[in-house]
Amino acid sequence: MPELPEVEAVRRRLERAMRGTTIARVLLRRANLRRPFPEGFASRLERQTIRSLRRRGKYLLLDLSSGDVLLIHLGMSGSFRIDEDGSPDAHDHVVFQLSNGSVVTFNDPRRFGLMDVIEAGWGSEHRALRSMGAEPLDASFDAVTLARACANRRTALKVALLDQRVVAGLGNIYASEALHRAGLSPRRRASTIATTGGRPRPAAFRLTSAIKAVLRSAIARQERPYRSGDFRVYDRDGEKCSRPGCGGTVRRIQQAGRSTFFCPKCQR
DNA sequence: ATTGAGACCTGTCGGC
DNA sequence: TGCCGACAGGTCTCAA
Repeated sequence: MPELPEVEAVRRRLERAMRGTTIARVLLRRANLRRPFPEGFASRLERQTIRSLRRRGKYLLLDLSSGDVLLIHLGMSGSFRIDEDGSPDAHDHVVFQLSNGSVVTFNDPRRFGLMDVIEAGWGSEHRALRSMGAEPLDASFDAVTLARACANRRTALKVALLDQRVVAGLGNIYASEALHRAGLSPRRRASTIATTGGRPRPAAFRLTSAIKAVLRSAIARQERPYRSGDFRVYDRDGEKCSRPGCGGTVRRIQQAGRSTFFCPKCQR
């Protein structure tokens, strides 16, 4: 599923089902996802109460009464299902039985997901979080932050946006969408939006606003799986650009091995 | 230190 | 119908 908006939707749904409840039992139906589950994974979680559920970039963080944090990444195909009974489906890998009778099941066909336990006190030292960039919906994420993160990067702007050290939570869809809204070419060098004479370039201001707008509107769309009609350029190769008066045609190109969608006419 | 290529997995879809 | 390649919302690691 998951870029920032989808992970946020999952967080909200899990929060309703899990906050304040106790994990009675954890069933691992295999030994690994992307990596092996850590030693004693299930037993560290059992009997812990879930105090709060947070999100950082594309990661979910469940704060437990022990002080440990359960760290979860959905990878490419991870999802959660909440039900009362719990007959297993294909690719159900982790089952959380809660004290209130609910069963929360993690399903992930491609197994690019990740679960780990961060021991109490080690908060943001986990290597997945250590070098993560700014949280784009925080007030502190602004043109200065983005310009600084892009400084001296010779890589394409779109590729830079996918780098979680530059901004946390953008993925292949919303990187393309944000660039279209900002009217910026995905092929520009990232450093071309960086600071000049102590001030971020205008492009950095536009891109910062576009990132926030794209993510906010996707979150507002809420908890429903997205459809291609939700996007202005993503998966619209050959279609007419939706920008009023543009008249260009959306193109698909490859960057760093991944598809980028953009309008060559209005994105410079 | 950056950067690109390939690897990790399974499922789906379109073409022949 | 079946087979085959291309592609999919994400990281990681390795080599240049």
